[in-house]
Amino acid sequence: MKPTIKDIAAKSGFSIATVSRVLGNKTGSYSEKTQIKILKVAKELGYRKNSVAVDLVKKRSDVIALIINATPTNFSTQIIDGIQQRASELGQGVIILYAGNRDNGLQHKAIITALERSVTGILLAAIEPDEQDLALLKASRIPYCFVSLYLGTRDILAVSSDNRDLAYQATQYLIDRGHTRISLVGIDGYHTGSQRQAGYRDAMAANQLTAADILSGDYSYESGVKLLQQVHDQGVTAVIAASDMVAAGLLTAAQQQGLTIPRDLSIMSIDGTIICQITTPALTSVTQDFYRIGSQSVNKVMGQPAEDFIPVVITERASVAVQK
Amino acid sequence: MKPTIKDIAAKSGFSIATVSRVLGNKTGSYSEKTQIKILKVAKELGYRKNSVAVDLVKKRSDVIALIINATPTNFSTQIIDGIQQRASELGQGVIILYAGNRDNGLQHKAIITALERSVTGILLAAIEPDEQDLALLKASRIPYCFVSLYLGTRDILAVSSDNRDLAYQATQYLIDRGHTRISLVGIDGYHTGSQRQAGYRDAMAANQLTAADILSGDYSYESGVKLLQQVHDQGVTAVIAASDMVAAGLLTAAQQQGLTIPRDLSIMSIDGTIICQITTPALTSVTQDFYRIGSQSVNKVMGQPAEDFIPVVITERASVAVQK
DNA sequence: TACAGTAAGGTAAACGTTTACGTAATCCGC
DNA sequence: GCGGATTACGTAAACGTTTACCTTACTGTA
Repeated sequence: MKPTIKDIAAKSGFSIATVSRVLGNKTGSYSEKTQIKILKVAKELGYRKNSVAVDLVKKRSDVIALIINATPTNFSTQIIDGIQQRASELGQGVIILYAGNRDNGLQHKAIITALERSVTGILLAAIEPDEQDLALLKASRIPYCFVSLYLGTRDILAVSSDNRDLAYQATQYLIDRGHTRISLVGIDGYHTGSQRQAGYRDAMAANQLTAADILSGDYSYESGVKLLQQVHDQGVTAVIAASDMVAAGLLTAAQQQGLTIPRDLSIMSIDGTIICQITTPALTSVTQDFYRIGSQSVNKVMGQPAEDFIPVVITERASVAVQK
Repeated sequence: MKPTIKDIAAKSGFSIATVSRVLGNKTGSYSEKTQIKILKVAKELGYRKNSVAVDLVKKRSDVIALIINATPTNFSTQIIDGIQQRASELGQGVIILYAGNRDNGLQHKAIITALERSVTGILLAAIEPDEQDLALLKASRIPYCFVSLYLGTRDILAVSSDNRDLAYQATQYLIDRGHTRISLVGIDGYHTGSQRQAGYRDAMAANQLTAADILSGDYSYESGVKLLQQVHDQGVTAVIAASDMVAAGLLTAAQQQGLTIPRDLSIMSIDGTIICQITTPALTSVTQDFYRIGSQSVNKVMGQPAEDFIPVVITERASVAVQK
């Protein structure tokens, strides 16, 4: 049987209250001798506190739940790093709940799990909530914040890049380099997706250019591979990929078709993870600051001042050519 | 205030015992009318069970803790998928605890967190435990299993590829294609690393070839980039990379030096994740079955029959040339 | 001497469940 | 119409902590 404070109390001759106090460092209500003795007994017994009991009586967990989906995207580690770092500065642990791959059932289950565990806050990374999810979250009294997803209203806590601006910048970057036929590829119609679509369309319109049809996909490598043909058919000279993975898919598919990047097609990627360095040529990207997105979202959920939108930056590599 | 079963009991006119029974589906000890009424009241009140209290009285969690480190490697999603899937089949939830990047402090903290939460089992993915970690784990009464890491003894539960065999196969594959000067790059001296070193050396010896010096690193992209020069200096014709990331680093560094892969240098990678498809040329790899490693480790920790070593497979892509 | 104040520690309630045990009512067979 | 099962519930203890509230003994001060 795992030893409890009761065992320590019995063996040390003090009451459980005193034991609890020294173990919890509630200084000022016990003598040094007592402290030493109790600590010694605790160590002898191999005592380890039962957090479950603590949480029950304290009615909270000092734990932030991070719900994350499994889209084989690769920025999650950076987000997690940021969250972990900031959380631990604020004395919070982090547990990660996995919501499968755009699986509404698992998503819902993950939220319920978090709710049932009376965590301090819930972070939802790259999760598109459905009505039910939102209702659940709202009904609970615990704070939640979307990470890397902006639902279009300030009423719901969120930290992300400004996706409209991000796509606008990407588009403008290509236009500035002489491209006029540009398409946007591998994107969906949910919040992030439609915000980026808007940015792309606005930038095209602002330059008196006509936007191409959006080629929709799911941000994955496979999407990129599959959509290359359609990109080719559109006859564009440059493409904005919805993610590094899409960009990588486009790139390999293009090379298999005998195209030379960027001579035959310029590719601008969105994300700027390490994937961009791995490909040949390296991918020019609009780079998001995922670490900061993560750390700021912890601030948000803990009620501290935090930024809503984290600036992006364009990282020039080798996948965009100047169009004459 | 969050409603409790006490509130439901009061409002429905039954005792908390009965409420608990219908909510817990302990069939056979209440009438259908009772069930309907209680369920209705519960819904009205927006009742949600407090798992913390449940865990306390039941003295267990129905949760498996997965401790994972943040090495920016990319196979973790596959492992997590396998774990999640199998765990949910066995009625277990999964919480992921993040152990930083080879950070012994965080690692230790993560283990303690798991221990304090009376989880059903602990899975340690790609974690090299130190003495303290091991002592902690052993002292607890809860089962643990290393994932994708074999500590060299059957006394400690583990599921992984057979790393010696894996490296042997990789080496033999290159030898079979005419390479005689081969080196092993980006690897460390811990368990996985030294097992692979042994496999490499054994294969070389078995073919009367002399092994090159091992070029050590930490499985990262940066390691690969940094070590390319030394590979070049060794004058080998083929190289085995410790991971896909190392392979990718070697590849881009080589291309920057003006080398053509695989004409000037053959690269054999270890892991076989999607990274191998993204690079140009695509990387030939010995591919691990991470999903299966994950799911089998759940079996292990749940006391079910499970495999110790999951077979690997060689996936031919385009980064290895035949040496005449 | 008396009294307030303080240091050190004990008592017991509370957190929200589950479940062993008890009990009253109903049912069944004969 | 009696005894034993069974059904449908209630009572209360237990899980391992924290903490509000007491108690006791001592210290210092007037």
